[in-house]
Amino acid sequence: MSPKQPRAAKRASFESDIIAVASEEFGRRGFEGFSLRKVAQKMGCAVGTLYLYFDSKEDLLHAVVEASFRALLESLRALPPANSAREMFRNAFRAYVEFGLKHPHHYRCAFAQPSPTPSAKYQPHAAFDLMREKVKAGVRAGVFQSNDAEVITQIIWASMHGLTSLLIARPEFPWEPRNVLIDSLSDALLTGLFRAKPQSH
Amino acid sequence: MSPKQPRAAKRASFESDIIAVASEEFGRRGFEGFSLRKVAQKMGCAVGTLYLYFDSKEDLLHAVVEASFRALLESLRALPPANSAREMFRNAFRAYVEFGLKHPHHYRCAFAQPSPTPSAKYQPHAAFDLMREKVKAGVRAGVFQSNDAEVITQIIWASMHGLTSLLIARPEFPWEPRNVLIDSLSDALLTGLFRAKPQSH
Amino acid sequence: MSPKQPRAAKRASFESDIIAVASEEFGRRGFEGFSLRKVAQKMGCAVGTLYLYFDSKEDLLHAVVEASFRALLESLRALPPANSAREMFRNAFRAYVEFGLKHPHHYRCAFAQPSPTPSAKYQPHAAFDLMREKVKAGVRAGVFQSNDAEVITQIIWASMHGLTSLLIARPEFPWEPRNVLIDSLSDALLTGLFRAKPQSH
Amino acid sequence: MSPKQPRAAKRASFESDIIAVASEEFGRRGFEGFSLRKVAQKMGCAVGTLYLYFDSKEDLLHAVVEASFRALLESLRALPPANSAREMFRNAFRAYVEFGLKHPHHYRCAFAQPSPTPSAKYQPHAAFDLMREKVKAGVRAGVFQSNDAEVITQIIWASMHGLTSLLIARPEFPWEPRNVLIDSLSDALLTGLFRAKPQSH
DNA sequence: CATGAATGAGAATTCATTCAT
DNA sequence: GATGAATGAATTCTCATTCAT
Repeated sequence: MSPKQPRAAKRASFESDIIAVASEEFGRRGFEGFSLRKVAQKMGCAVGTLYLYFDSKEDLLHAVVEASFRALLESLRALPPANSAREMFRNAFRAYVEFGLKHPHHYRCAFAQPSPTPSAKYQPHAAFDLMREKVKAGVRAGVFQSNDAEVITQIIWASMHGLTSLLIARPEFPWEPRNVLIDSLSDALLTGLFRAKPQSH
Repeated sequence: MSPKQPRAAKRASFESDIIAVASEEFGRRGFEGFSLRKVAQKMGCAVGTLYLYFDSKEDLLHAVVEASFRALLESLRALPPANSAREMFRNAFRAYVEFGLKHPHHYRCAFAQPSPTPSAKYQPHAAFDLMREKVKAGVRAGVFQSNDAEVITQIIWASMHGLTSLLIARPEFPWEPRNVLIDSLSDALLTGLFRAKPQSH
Repeated sequence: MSPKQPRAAKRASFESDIIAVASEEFGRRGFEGFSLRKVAQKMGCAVGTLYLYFDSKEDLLHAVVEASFRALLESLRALPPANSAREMFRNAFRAYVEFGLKHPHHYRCAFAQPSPTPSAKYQPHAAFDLMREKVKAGVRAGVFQSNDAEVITQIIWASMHGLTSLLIARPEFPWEPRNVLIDSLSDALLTGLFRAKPQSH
Repeated sequence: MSPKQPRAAKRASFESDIIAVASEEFGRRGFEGFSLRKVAQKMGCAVGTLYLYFDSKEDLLHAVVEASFRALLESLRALPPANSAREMFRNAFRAYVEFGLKHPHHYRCAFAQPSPTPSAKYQPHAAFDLMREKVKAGVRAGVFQSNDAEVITQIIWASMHGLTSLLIARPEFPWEPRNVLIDSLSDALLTGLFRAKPQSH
């Protein structure tokens, strides 16, 4: 008589199902085409049921964005150790872009601006923090020309995001090969940020 | 007795009024809050009247965004002459980002995912082309380490776009001062791309 | 405390209420005057509510016309038994025409030119099939000069339809009394179709 | 300086152009899809211009119907002389149906009911009168069993109309060959209406 | 005579949200 | 916990008609 899944787990599972479906819908159709009705339909449940899990449409979109960011964070955490700081950043850069290209819906969701009234909820906390820690370590190790870890982190992030989102948003554009773009951009940026190698002389 | 404004001029003036009002509406409310009703109301005319000037909502939006990007192109063209290639690129970089921050919704719209009706795809082609010409000139002048103008253009574009769209998408994030970010990113990137200054000594 | 009407019954009842109201509206105003708004208003419900029962205006109209033709079929089926084949056909003929005159808009709609969306094509198939069965029985009984049941059915149908639709389309024309027309036409046609009575003498 | 066409002729020509276009539109799109805007567009003139020729949409539709009927009348007038009354009616019957099939748009227009408020304007005066004259001649010649020319005319008309409009309205129906239907129906009907041939004995 | 601008009403449809059951 | 019925507002868009030019 006792349920296989305890009640809380069942609830959580259903909730994450909703988020997954909504994520797909939102990433695919964009802001305009997203509607609770369609989510409910894909979930095979009544529209009202969604309100048992989320207070409003906006609330659900919050959750979608957060979930997408968590996924991004995990993919950054999984990076293998590297031999040098430079290599490590190059790997992270590549991992970031490739995550976005592999999960364009999630990526789009993560950086969509769900509410016209900007709320402070969606800070890319953990993922950004992870990058900052890496940068700070680099600063401590003296590999960067600048000491301002925050600035360095933000501009690296901006570059990664720029390439990723452009490739996603304009799939039909005659891009140069992705690998070339990723490497060229990360190389140029890191070269510009890193202290020049001591010229052997 | 003859009309002050000839008919065509009056029409053109009204049309650009609509675009201006729509632009403001779209800039204020963004994609989802934008409706022909509100535009008509602000114009003080009937909704149907808008259809005398634009075939559809999408059509009007297209005109709005196009007008914005004409403005970007002009602001890129109007850049004051620079003393060096490096300075020129830095100025362009800054102008680009600042344009995006001044018209966040338009910028976002231009890079939004293509709508189901593919007609409404806004391509900042002209601006990209302008950048490429500048890069090509730089390549000819031998300022870049690489000769591949296309790759260089694309990664510069990606960086500009990345910083712009991040700042737009996450206005509440504790960003470092914009000027710092713009300068740091463009400097680092250009340093990485440019041929190292011949150490004369 | 339990509801008088179970949910399904209530739903079905409401649905058939809608059809009834829509039917009246359509019957009164015809094709062009028919609008969901008016139906909702007469129903005392919101327009959107209609969409809980029918997918679209067309869908509702389809149901309306279908219901009418079910009624035609039933009235053809409910014809009292006749003493002779000839009388039976005359009764059917009359029932058909009178049905059309009682529901002129529905009848017209059923034979209106197919709408751009081909889904909404109303075919009085069943009634036609019923007629064909009767003709076939007549052929087997040897009452017709010809053996071609299909041809006979089609020309009987054409005659019934012709009188019906003309009377509907030109209500202001100085027609002879309906009964006279119905009887005269069916008599002449059946006389022409039936095998001449063996002159016994 | 003097116009090739006198003013009145030019006006009449333009008017009949409008009617032709409207006829085509109305016959093709049916009642729902017909709009003055589309007519004006096909005419290459402004919508307002139509109002210089017709007081209203309804007015134009009146003219369309009348014109269609005139065309029908002319085709009936052009019938070659026949050897017998029976043959003459058979020819007329066939001519009528074939006119409808050759000009389905016109035919549909002629029998469409343009206004929900039935007006007495659309009586198929001339064409119907022509048929009645033929019937009257037949009555005088004693070929019909009945003397009531009006009734005879009306039921012949109904039959012709029925076959014609059914074939037009249901082109996809598996009809027997048209010729067979036309001949069978007219034969049966005329047989029923005509006085039996004096049996030679 | 003809235009094109303008209107206001009305159309179908979708949506987020609420609530009794 | 879940449903499905219901709402009311909002959306885009079309149309017949009028009128100054």
